[in-house]
Amino acid sequence: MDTIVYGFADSPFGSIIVARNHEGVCDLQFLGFDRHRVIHELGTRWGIYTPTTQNDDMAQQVERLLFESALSLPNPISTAIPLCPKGTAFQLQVWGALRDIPFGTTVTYQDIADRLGRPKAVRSVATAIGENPIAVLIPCHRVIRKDGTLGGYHWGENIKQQLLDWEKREREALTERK
DNA sequence: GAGTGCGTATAAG
DNA sequence: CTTATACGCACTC
Repeated sequence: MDTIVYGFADSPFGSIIVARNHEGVCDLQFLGFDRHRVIHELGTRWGIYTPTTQNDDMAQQVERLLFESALSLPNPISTAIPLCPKGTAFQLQVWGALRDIPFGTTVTYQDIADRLGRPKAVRSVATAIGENPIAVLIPCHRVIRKDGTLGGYHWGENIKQQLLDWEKREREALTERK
C-alpha cells in the first residue's frame, strides 16, 4: 500500500499541512481557517487506515520553494514539484487548467469553463475549483468572479486576497528590477 | 430522482 | 448593499 508522508510548516499566510505519496504532493492545505475540517478532509479522502509518517522537514522544504522567493516568475513551481491530487476525471481536468494561470495574474470562473470547452458548466467548474486539495501549487486563488469580486475560497477569503496581494507585490518588485 | 454548490444575470426591495 | 428566480451541470446520497 501507498503510504503518505505528511508534515506541518509555517507559511507567511499561516500554518500549513503538506502531504505526499510516492508520486508527488497530494495535499496542501492552510490550517488557520478551520483546522479540524482540514484534518477530517484528509481522513475521508485518503482513508483513516492509510499508513502515514510525519516529516516536517519535507513540509518545510515545500513551503520554502513556494513562498521564499524570487522564484515567482514565470512560475517554475509548476514543474519543480510533482503533484498527485485525487479527484474525478472532471476535477482533474479543471485543476489541470488552473496550473496554466501565470503567477500574479487572475482569470474568472467563466474563463476556466470556456477554456475547457464547457461554457455552460461554470457552476460545476466553480465547485470543482472549490474542491482543490492542493492550495497554491494548484492556484485556485487566481480565479475570481466575472464582476471583479473575489469569489469564494476554501481556506478563507482573507487568505485568498493576501495571496493575490503578495503575488502582485512580487511581480511588481521583479518588474522594477530591470 | 432530489438536493447542493468558491457562478452569472437580472429584477426587486 | 441584500434577497429572489432562473439557468446549468457535476456530484453525492
